[in-house]
Amino acid sequence: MASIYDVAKLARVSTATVSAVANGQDKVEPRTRRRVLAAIKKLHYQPNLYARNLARGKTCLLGLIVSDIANPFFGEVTQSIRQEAQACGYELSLASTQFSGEDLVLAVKRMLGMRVTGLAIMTTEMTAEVLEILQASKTPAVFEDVGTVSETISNIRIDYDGGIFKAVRYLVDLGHRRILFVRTYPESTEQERPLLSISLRTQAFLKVVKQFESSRVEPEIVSYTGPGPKAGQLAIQKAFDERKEFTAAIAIADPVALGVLHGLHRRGLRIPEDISVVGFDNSYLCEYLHPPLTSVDIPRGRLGKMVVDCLISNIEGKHAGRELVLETNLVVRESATCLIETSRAHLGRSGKSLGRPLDLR
Amino acid sequence: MASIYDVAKLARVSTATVSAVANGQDKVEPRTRRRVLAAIKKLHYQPNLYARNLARGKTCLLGLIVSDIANPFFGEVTQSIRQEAQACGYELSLASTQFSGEDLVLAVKRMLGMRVTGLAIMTTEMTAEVLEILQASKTPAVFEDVGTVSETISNIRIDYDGGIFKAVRYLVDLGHRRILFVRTYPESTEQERPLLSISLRTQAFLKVVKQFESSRVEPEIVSYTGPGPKAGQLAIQKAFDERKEFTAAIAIADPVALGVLHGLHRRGLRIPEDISVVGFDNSYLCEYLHPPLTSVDIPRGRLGKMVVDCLISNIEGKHAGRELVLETNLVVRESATCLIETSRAHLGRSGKSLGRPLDLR
DNA sequence: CTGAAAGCGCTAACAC
DNA sequence: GTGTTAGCGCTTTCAG
Repeated sequence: MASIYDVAKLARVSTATVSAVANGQDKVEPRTRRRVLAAIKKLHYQPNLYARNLARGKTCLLGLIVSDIANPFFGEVTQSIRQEAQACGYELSLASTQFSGEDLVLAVKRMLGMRVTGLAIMTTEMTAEVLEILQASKTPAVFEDVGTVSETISNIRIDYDGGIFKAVRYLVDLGHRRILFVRTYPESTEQERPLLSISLRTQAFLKVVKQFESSRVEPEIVSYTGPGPKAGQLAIQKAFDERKEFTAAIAIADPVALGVLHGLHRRGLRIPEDISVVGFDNSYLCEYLHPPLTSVDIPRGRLGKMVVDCLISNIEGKHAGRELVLETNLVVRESATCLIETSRAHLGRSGKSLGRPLDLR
Repeated sequence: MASIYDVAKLARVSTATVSAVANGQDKVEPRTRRRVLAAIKKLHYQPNLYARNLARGKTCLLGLIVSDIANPFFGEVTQSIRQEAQACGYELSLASTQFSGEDLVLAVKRMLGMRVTGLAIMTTEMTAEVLEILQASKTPAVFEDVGTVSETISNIRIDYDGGIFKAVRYLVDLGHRRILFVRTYPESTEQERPLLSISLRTQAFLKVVKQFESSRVEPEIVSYTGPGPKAGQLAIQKAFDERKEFTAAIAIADPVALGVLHGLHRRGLRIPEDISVVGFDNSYLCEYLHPPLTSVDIPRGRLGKMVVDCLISNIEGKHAGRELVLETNLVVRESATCLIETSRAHLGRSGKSLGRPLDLR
């Protein structure tokens, strides 16, 4: 591929001039500029980014590391971050770890190798090594949930407590007392320490339930390992096998809710007449499920904006690292309804409920 | 951040030695190596990738450009490609265009600036400029559907014809004659020329229907613009508004099918008793929908492998560009069933069908 | 306005 | 084995 020298020669100017033109500086005489532009076009010149970044000594590059890019939630967040970053004149480089701690370390190193100006880490897994590397590099970074704030490190805490509180209160208000929390772990994680985001959500559930003790709410939890939907389905099966009693279920994430719904359907249970279900993430799917899924929303757009703002204000020295909280909201659809005593179809009686659902729309 | 000089000085060796150690070459004496390693660790040295790539003069980097990374299908394909690439010693750089032709051009230029060794373009949009740039750069590239084979350009053609043939034959065998094809366009695309992948699928449908002329199959098509699920739902509504008659629907993609299902449910129609539905992509969702969605599968794993094989064999000069075909397969679930004459609920009679569905599992 | 030239941090001959 | 050194392609003073 043509280099800046080739262009310079063809246009009969110096490389400095070509550089000026290529970077849109205005100190070049129109005639010269045209010559250079013509040469660039003719040779299909494309500046070598490595040389450019090396010479510039800085990058205008943000990095983003997620656990699973195939998860639509992170896809959406990625879009949002990219957009924000671009608006601020930054590129975004993306990496995905498949929930592997090793891959995380590799990804972080690679990002540092690329001399990212700021790094967002939105993974469920985390290792001490990563923290150390990052701390040492002094690269501004922002975590989701798992961060400890320092001079260069910020943390965006998603308000799981708030979201789950809203979900539980909603179910309690509908009359539910026996609430099942369906939790799943990604495959590769079993032997590692439990993923923080998962324990955070679980803790939030437990904490919230405690607040409703006076209403005599009885929590149950099932866990299962595997990809979301499958694990959700099997978890529900397990819950029945273990004779857990519940009239409502909260899934730790929407893909899990998908499996829960499916498992319930398969069992001949109707939703919400027999069992109410609430998801978590408010993915675009929710609206289109059958029934449409009530879910706790994590506002992706705000998340993206927060991430970029946080990073850039740290980069520009406006702020040290800080802890930000992202609010969550319950989006009510049709998958949860009023508890009718007779609707406990799954507790060993007939597969059909006699209860009439209340329409809450 | 520490440079190779800092490390060299601290370890009392030359930069060449540091470089050798950092690159895992074995021609360094163990004692020296240990000193260097210690220095690297102490300084948290992370080689500057720009300098490295510039010096090396080549990259071991593949590029991938997709239209929408938030689409799970591409998420999965991305994973697959990344994995294949890694196995071959290549990194993968990812870009997303949001269906914008301008962004495509930018992304391609950026990739060339990064001197990718090979580039995969799996977008629905395409422009002449991109083709020209790519052709001129002589960078091995592979397209999905939209490519024209040349020395450095390959094309992977997804066998829509075959997939749609299987879907239509399946429906025809079930007795369906009036088949609705539900097509949607992404928002930003309206005024541009129709996206190739969409017209390919549409053409495939028309072509296939022609083959079933003798069976007196009557095709209908509805189109709608917008994001998949929403557009699918509205398209179905439009179909009814326009008094189109059909007993089965094929959605151009699974997200669209989601909307179709939803629109049908909302109308009080049962699936598959009243209307049979078939999707396209066999996304992970299908299995968990209600009812589980019969869909045409595009094998993502094979696609990823093909992309990387194609690129690398071209890079290594083993092959010129070529045209490969990726087969598709119908995955039968429960959203389509035997046509019973009386099930034409939507044609103005009662909302309930009298037909009993045949269980085809 | 334009050109000459000194790096940016690393690799890879090539000498020792 | 290890060090020396000449680039890699670009940006950016600093002269002119």
